[in-house]
Amino acid sequence: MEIEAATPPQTTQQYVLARLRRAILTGALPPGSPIRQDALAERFGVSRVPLREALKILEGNGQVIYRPRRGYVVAELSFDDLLEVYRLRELLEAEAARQAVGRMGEDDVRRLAEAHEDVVAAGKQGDVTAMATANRRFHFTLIDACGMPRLRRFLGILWDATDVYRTLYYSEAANRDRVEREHDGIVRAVRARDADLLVRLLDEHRAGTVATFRGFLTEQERET
Amino acid sequence: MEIEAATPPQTTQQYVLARLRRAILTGALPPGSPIRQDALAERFGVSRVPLREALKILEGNGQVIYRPRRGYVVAELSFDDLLEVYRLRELLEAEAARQAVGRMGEDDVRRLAEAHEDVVAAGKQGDVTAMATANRRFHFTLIDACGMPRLRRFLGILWDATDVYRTLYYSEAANRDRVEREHDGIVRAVRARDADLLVRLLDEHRAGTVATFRGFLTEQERET
DNA sequence: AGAATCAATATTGGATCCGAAATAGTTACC
DNA sequence: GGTAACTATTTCGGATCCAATATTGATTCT
Repeated sequence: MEIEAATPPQTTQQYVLARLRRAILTGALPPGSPIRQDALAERFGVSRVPLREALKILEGNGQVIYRPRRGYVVAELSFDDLLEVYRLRELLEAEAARQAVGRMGEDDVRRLAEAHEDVVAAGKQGDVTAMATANRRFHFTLIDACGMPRLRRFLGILWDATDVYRTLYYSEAANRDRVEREHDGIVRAVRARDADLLVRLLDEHRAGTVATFRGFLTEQERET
Repeated sequence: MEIEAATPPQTTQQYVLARLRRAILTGALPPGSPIRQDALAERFGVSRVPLREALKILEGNGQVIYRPRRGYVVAELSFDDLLEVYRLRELLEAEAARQAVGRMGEDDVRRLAEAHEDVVAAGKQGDVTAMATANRRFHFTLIDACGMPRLRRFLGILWDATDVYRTLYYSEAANRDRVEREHDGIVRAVRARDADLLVRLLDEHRAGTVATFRGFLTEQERET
């Protein structure tokens, strides 16, 4: 959910949580696959206790489904789920953007611009993972500035739900160019403190990705 | 978060979770108080393992704050937090209502009306706990009908955050009458399938409570 | 041959135990 | 008398162990 690198894991649960997230993100634990606690714990070199606590976090975020006495399963995303995620992002990010525009200081704007440049740099090198990370930092620099912790948490959950597909999105060069252009507009709107324009640009930005994700999803569901 | 009575706890974690929620709700675990795992586990007659897993769920819902090696503390609600919760409810419940109005069948409307009558009945008897329960059933009958599971979960979290104050709100007879009138209007709007009216009534309904909660909160903060 | 029943195995859930860190209490020193 | 360092105690985090349930496979009966 966050960039963990800033805070190296102090406890085993946090370490396990990070590894679980990576495993889900990279597809090592594909959607729908059951989670064998014993095997995973051994693979991570820990006992089952911290693993189970990490799983409870993911359960709370909706990334795994828990059924008593049956264990945990990696959550799957239907097309309806995808639409819901993007509809909720539309509502919540609009609110976040409007609040953030008024509250961002010069340093915040600078951090936003830096994140933007990182996205571009990663895109130029074709490093999709770095691009996804920088992209998230870009958007959450804006979201964090809204000063609404619950809103921030909700958006984190929504982003996590579709993180798997984001790297796929960036693997196409045309998409990368598009992201670059759109982010540029977003930074300008923030600089101009134009909330309405910013919200509109964010909506358009999302609309581009949701269409592509749709392709991935139907493809995936056809396999099942 | 839910009405647990329908599903008696199959596992100890679920049992502990229900008791934890009750303890927070009733004020047995007041906001800001640290959670001594050993003492609580003994009080509940269980070991610390299921307690810790239940706490992880509450952490995910924002009802407790976790700090590594320091343990869990019951979350406190500042006035800013209250405003955030109600602002987000405004956004999300509007969406839920608009979706629900079109999707509710005759049986859904009937269940809504029944919940409304239960609220009234509990109010007449002055049973604030029963009233709070029925009230939640009333509102979530509407919310559930929207068919958006994430939206539903977010709203559950937001409601949980202020549940402590809801019973206080109902302890005044004037508030109980007001709720009765407003719920009546909401049921009518649903029957008439008038989404705009419904959203407006829900907004007004919330506006009444947030003002009263404000009183409780400043009172509480003064004590600290 | 197919279905149902029963046994063997795998897997989860919970309890107890132990080590490590944080907090509280005590003593010595300035 | 106040503060700092050191020790004791509490409390948390994690590992191992055991019991209960679910799943799988074998066997028997129709």
